[in-house]
Amino acid sequence: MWHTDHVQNRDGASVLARAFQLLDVFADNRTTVGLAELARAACLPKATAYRIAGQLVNLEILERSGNRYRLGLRLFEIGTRVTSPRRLREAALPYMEDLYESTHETVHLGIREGTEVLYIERIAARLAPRVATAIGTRKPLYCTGLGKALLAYSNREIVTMAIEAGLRPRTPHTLITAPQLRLALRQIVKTGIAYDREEYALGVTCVASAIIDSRGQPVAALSIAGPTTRFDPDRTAAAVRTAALSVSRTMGPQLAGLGSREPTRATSL
Amino acid sequence: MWHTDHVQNRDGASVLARAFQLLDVFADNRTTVGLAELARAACLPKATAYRIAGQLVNLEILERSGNRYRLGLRLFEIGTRVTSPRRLREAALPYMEDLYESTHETVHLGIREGTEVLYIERIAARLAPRVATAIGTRKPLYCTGLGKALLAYSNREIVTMAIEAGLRPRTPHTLITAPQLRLALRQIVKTGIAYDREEYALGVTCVASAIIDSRGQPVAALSIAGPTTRFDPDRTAAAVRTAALSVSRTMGPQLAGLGSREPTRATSL
DNA sequence: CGAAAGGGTTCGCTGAGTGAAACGCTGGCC
DNA sequence: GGCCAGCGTTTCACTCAGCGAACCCTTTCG
Repeated sequence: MWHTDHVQNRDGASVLARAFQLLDVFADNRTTVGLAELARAACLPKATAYRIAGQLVNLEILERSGNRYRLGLRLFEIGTRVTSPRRLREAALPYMEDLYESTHETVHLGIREGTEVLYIERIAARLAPRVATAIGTRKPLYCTGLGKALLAYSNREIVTMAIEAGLRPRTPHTLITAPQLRLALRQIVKTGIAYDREEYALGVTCVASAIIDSRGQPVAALSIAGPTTRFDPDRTAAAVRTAALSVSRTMGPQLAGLGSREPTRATSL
Repeated sequence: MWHTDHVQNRDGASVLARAFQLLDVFADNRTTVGLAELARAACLPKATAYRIAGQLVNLEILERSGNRYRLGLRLFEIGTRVTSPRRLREAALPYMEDLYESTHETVHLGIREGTEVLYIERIAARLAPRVATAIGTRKPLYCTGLGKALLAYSNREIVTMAIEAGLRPRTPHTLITAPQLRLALRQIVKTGIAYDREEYALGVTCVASAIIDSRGQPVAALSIAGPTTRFDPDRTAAAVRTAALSVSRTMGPQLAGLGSREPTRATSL
């Protein structure tokens, strides 16, 4: 008989984990993926990827046309059910529309997740598509308007985490030292307004303001972004601040603690 | 020894299927669920539900605060990646905003899935919240404006399916016989406009128009809905039709076949 | 033609997953 | 107080769902 170090499931990953590895392959803008690529990107044997993908298709989580897979509508349905973004969206949208109406620049709504902003909603200016960030994507906290607005009201540990995650210079204007960032955050708390003057990307400027719950915790943030050439953040700062305050008041007590606290980890398993 | 018909996994459901059974528990407006309820609703043994839910929490698919579970942000992220709704949304939103601006009534965007409409996007009128349908939910094709607009351009088999799914009377105005419905659909094709005059719910009226791809397939539909008391569908019919046509043209060839064809079922497994 | 890469299938092995049962805790009820 | 019902959690012996190396068939490309 052969010498068998034939181990099943060499990494300790469960079926479930693998399934979501597959779904994550679609993260980077890939809309349809073939089996081989799927397996490669998810680091799974072809046979395994095939089997799991097949199951996901049966569950209508993936769809399949020809030999290509794409994310299924059922995922969209489940995704829309996630409570916190939905509620926020509902409460903030009217104000976002007002902001858009009065500026015709791109309006964003985001929440903190770990050391990143997760973009929940946006109204994109038709004239500056480059400025807009896709919903459901993330960006670092330290170099975005939304991020800094959220960070300014977060407690010490979170700020430390964000700094430790690394302050990579994205442009010559990015704040890349902890003191710089901390100073900026203090300023934001004073005025209620966060600026991003080409710190994330050259040519893009942004004003943001945090949405705060009744206990002073930052639940989300609103921002307006536009091309530096034509967009004057100081002019709209007050409007953004007002909108954020309005949302805070609208949602009122219903959202106490709805913010992005770190999820309670389950027992090790 | 005991007589053992001790069968493992008594229904033939895989871990994956079970996991999504759990996620489906959150379908009916429940935002947070305890373990016992979760197990009961998903028809799983408590221990199994516990184990799987625990894994999902580790994967950040579920979140847990105290002893209650809720859908995790990662699901939201994945859900936003689903291509077809996203592209549609992107293309249709500007026109939806125009419609809202000129009517101040609720605007909906939906696609067909099976014999139902899946609501993809909406702009809700602030004055008539009752009229608005939540994004990510479904309604039957036969008794909604969006549904009939989609059905009118669908092929024979789909219409038959929709009829066979049952024409339940939801109000006294619901079309409940196949000939009635077929007649209405022919009318819709002629005019490009679908009406729902309190067929789904008393007091709610709606005009809709289909978004058609270059091959004549219905990809989605737009509608405006309002309270019968103040909303005159005839006045806005032309605007809805125009908006739908504009979206069709905007998306142009990029969406050929992006519509909600039935997903290809995988081999039986 | 052969080589490479794609999708799909086979099959014997085994540990990941199973669920009945027991456990400790809390809160309501008599 | 004592009791019970319901909750979340843990245990454990059993076993089949899941595994993946190897293989097959096409298509593509030089």
